[in-house]
Order: sequence, then structure tokens, then C-alpha cells
Amino acid sequence: MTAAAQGTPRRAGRPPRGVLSRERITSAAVAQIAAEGYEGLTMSALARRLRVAPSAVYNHASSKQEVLRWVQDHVMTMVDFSAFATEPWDEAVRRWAWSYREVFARHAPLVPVIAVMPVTDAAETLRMYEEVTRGFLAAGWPEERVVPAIVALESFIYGSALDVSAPSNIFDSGALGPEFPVFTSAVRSAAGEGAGDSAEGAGNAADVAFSTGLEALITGLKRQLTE
Amino acid sequence: MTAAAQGTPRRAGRPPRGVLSRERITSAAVAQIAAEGYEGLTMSALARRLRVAPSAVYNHASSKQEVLRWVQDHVMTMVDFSAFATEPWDEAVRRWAWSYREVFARHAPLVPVIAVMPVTDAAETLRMYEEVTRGFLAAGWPEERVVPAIVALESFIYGSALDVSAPSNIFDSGALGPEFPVFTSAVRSAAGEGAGDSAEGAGNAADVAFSTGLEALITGLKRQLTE
DNA sequence: ACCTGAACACCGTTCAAGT
DNA sequence: ACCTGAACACCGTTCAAGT
Repeated sequence: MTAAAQGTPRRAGRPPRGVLSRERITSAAVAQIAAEGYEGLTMSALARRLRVAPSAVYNHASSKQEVLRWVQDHVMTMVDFSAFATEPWDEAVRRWAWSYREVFARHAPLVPVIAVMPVTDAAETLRMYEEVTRGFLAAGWPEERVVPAIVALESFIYGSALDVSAPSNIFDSGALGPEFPVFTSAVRSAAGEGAGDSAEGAGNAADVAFSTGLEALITGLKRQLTE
Repeated sequence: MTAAAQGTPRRAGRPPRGVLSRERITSAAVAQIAAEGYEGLTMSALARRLRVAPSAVYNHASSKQEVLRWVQDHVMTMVDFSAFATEPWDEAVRRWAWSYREVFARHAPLVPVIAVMPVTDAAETLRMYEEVTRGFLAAGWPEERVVPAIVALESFIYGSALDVSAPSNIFDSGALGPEFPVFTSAVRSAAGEGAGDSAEGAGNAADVAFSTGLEALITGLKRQLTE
């Protein structure tokens, strides 16, 4: 089914009013991802949703990569950093980090995109950084140490977001198990710590690891501050 | 240039001895990545390097994803975890983590692959986990807390490996700068901490962030242990 | 300036035919 | 069992023609 197949088709040539824009493309992309996941986000599918020819998108975005950058900036609005205005530093970091990880666990394919993405023109992302930086400074952090600390936390968060999407049997050593008894036993004993052997074992294991690392980071960063 | 174009062509039909194997495919893939990067690793290019038709690879690997899993397990052999046998826990973690990040910074496209990859049949990866687990246990870690701690460290390492490949101007807020003065100033003051304003600013910023996070994690994890 | 429609240069993967 | 060669069903992207 083409765009022309539903509703009145549009002839070639410039339409009276532009039908596309960064905002409309972004929200169509987000809707497409929600409906069919990242594998379902093709330039064709995106154009179909916008009732436009695929090539029309290239009048506004220079590449699919650019569309993904717009999506990434939009997704950033879903991260809750409000605690920096009200809570003490460690609790604010904790709430922000859990929210951040949760959002990007559902958007794992964006994680590699972020790494290469300059923050220029990413207003929502900058909005978050501005507030987080304020929170660090208010907690007494020296200015030159704020950005490295934020980057360190983000690196952990992104890595953890990828970890959430891992299958639950990721550490199942299978037939090779007997060759690596120490690790195999450690995996088994860690699994036992979770909430029983329910189907949510994977999510739980990821949560335990995330909590372990986040609390260690918070403790360690706070300690660096007082030195 | 096809496989047949160089040297004696091979007719269809089963060759007297198998010309392909997991090992040969893996090392050809690694060579191709070294020569032309991950964008250059296509099934066609891989087959060309093996002097074989693209479809022949599918007699051994079920998909390109599987080839990438083999590459990932091979790349793991380049990570140096030898310090766990000789150094105290914190120094061993430090050396291992820096090596691990360095290796995967050069193989960033594998990072998303790892997240989904079960460790089954990944003998080299298991070899590393076995030794690292031994090191943790020898340092007095309770068995059930070893795996979450390793996963937390790895999440940080993977996120940091992606960060290394970021462009140096990643935090350049450009025209939006004046709207976010606190963050913009913090970025500038963090950049000033590096070794001057040389071209290696990016690598240096990533190193500072990695060091900050790794030391915090080591401190925080050690502290969790004594509680 | 901004759309359509047709084309291009790839991709990974499948499968019949061959030995 | 394991190769070749031809095909398939896509992909993102480009570009002339149109208004």
C-alpha cells in the first residue's frame, strides 16, 4: 500500500504548505518504533507513516542517522532528573540513574548512536545536562570535575541499559561448564540470590548488578570529593 | 574480482577437503576488520577474502551475527587479565579494566553484540571470567556477590569503550550554548584540566572520565565488601 | 523549496544444481 | 557434507521532473 493508496494522493511538486518538519518526522519515528521496534524503523516505513514518498524525508534529514539523533534527543525528555532540584546529591543521582537506565533499556539501539552524537542541536539533552550540572555544583563539586563524573555515570548507565536486554541465560556456560567450574558455580550462587527462580530472573540479575555498580559509584565519587 | 578470478577457480560441488571452518572464517573476519573496519565487514568481502562464494559461509555460520559472535570471542583473547594471578584485587581490577576498555574501544561495534550474546560456546570469554572470578574469591569476596560485581564493572567498561569513539567536540553546545551556561562552563573548565588544548583532547577527556569512574567503582566495591 | 517516482548500488540470505 | 551461481527481498540514498 502506497501513500497514494489511502486518502487523496498528492501530485508531485511543492505542496502549498510543507507537510514535513523535524518535529513531525521525529514523532512519526517514535510512533513507528513503539509499534514495530527498531527493526521496523526503515525509511520506507517512516515515509509511509508520514504519507509521503521515502525520498521526501531527505529534504529535511540528511540521513537515517540524523533521524535517529532526533529520536535520541526526544527520548531524553523521558529521563527524570527532577530530583536534583529537591533531593540531596546521592539520592538525586540514584533516581536519575535508575530512570535513565530504564528509558534507554527500552531504546537500546540508540545507545551506540549517542556515543557518536555531538550535543549540538540536541536541546533536550542539553536541558538535562544543565540541571544535572547544577545539582553537582550545589552539592559542592568543583566545576572541573563535574563533567568527568557525569560521563562516568553515563558510561555505566549505557552499558547497563544494554545489559538489561541480554537474555536471561547469558551466563549459561552449557557444555563448557565443567571446564570452568569456579565461574559456573559463582553464576549459580548469584542466581540463587534473586527472587526465586521465576521467569523474571534476568531482569532481576540486571537490577542487582546495576544496584551494585551504582551504589559503588555513588560511594566512590562522594569519597573522591572529600579528598 | 571474483574468487575465480585469482588462482585456479573451484568448480561447484563438495571439495575434497573442507576449505572453511569456524577458525578460518573468524580469522578472515578479523583480518577484514583490521583492513577495512566494521563497515568493510560484509559477507561478500568476507567470502572474497576466503576465496569462496558468499553462500558457502552459510554452511558453517547460520548468520552474520554468528560470525560476529566468533569475532567477539576471539577479541576477548586480547584482554589482559593476568594481573589477577599476581596483584592485589584493586590493582588487578584496574589493569584488567583498562586493557578491556582499550580492546573494545577498537572494536566498538561489538559492544551491542556482546549484550545479546550468551556465553555458551564462547570458550575464550569463559576463560577470562573463570580467572577473574578466582581473583575475586581469593580477595575474600562472597561467592554470590562476584557475578553482579563483574557485570557492573563490565557495564561501565562497555559504556566507556563507546565513549572513547566519541568525537572530541561531543559536548560542544554550539549555538545553544548561551541557553545552558552552567553546563557550557563546566565543559570548558573540564577541558582545561587535560594536557593542554592539543588534538588529543578527546582521548584525554575519555581517559579522565574512565579513571574517575573506575577508581570510584573500586573504592565503592571494596567498601561494600567490608560491610 | 519541497514533493513524486524511478532508479542505483548495495545488503544478508536462500536454494537448486553439482560433486 | 559442502561448494557454486543465480536469485530474492530487502536497504538507504540519489536525482530528474514537476509545481
